[in-house]
Amino acid sequence: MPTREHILQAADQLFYERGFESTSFTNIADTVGISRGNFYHHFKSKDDILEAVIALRTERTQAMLDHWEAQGGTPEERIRCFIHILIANRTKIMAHGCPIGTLSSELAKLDHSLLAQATSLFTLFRAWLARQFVALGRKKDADTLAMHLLARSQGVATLANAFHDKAFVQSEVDQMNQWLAAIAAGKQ
Amino acid sequence: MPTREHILQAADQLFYERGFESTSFTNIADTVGISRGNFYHHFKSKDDILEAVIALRTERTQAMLDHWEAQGGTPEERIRCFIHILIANRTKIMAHGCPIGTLSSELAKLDHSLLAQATSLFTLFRAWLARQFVALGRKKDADTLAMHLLARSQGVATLANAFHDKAFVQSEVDQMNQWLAAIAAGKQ
DNA sequence: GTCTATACCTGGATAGAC
DNA sequence: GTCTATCCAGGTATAGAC
Repeated sequence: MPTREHILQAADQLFYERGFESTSFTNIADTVGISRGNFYHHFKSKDDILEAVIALRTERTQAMLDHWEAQGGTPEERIRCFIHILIANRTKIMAHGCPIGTLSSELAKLDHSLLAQATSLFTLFRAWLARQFVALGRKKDADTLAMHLLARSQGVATLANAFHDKAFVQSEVDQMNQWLAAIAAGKQ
Repeated sequence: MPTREHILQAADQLFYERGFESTSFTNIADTVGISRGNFYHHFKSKDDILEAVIALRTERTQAMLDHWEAQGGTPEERIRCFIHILIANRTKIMAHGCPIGTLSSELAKLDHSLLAQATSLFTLFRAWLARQFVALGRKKDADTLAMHLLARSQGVATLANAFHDKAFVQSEVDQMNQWLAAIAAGKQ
């Protein structure tokens, strides 16, 4: 793997696991197996790495959403894909929270200039979910429903991280799926 | 105000607004109006300050819960007090998130020894809410309902912080109150 | 109890040899 | 493209005068 990609991948993981601020160049250098001085051939600054990491996550997220869309299936099934992330990633979520939520929170506290770009990762999901709810016939409140579902998954991620409770995650996912089914059936 | 209390109050606020790690002794010293060297007469270390801040928050939270309990009223009204925090503190929440949720997330990433004590702040709410749901006749799933409500409020706090959307907070609070009313009426 | 001065370390970042 | 050596700012923490 090219060094630049290798740095990016290590930074992506470390920023998630330890947070942006508390991840040092030394940490990344040790992971990648290069010297600290070599960074600046590939990136201007630590913020420059963060920007590239956010871009990488944006790309991957968009690809995932496109994939869910391309698979065919009903809007309900697509939204279920979103809900299912909590199950698929639950081990990581219990250990480190949601990568988007925790990064946004951290950058908000740091008053960091890249906060808006981190938040736009949320917007990707928000807009995609809203489109699915429109397809379910909820044109008027599609965005409200999208935000509602986003909020519930964020809350589950935060408490899963705090309490490390697998059963709680499963229970909440079940409830979200029930809620979604009621929406799809026009009963809510 | 005694200097120790003054330091504590400033640290409490700064840890909330800027995060624990990125708050420096210089920040606190400037706020309080003392020199950096003077800290160590009152606290052993920065972690020692954090421990005292968590203890302070625990005390205040417990007092608030006791107050809600002492006011009389139905369990439903008490739980409504909890939900109402999102409205009462919405300006701060939109700016800095939930003080408990963001601290827990940060300490989890730092792998900090005081994480468990921060998480116990959640437990205070969790146990109190569960007791109210028991009083509502939901003995069997009281804790599940408590965690559900806690998760929803955490999710709202995270997204309110990301999107700075007052109307979203209000909409979610309304939905939580409706959900609660259905529970109280035995319809859920 | 509060101050100044300072030690010591680690952070990000730079210069220049190879 | 990668390294070593180094700089400088800022962090926590300590010593000791007042």
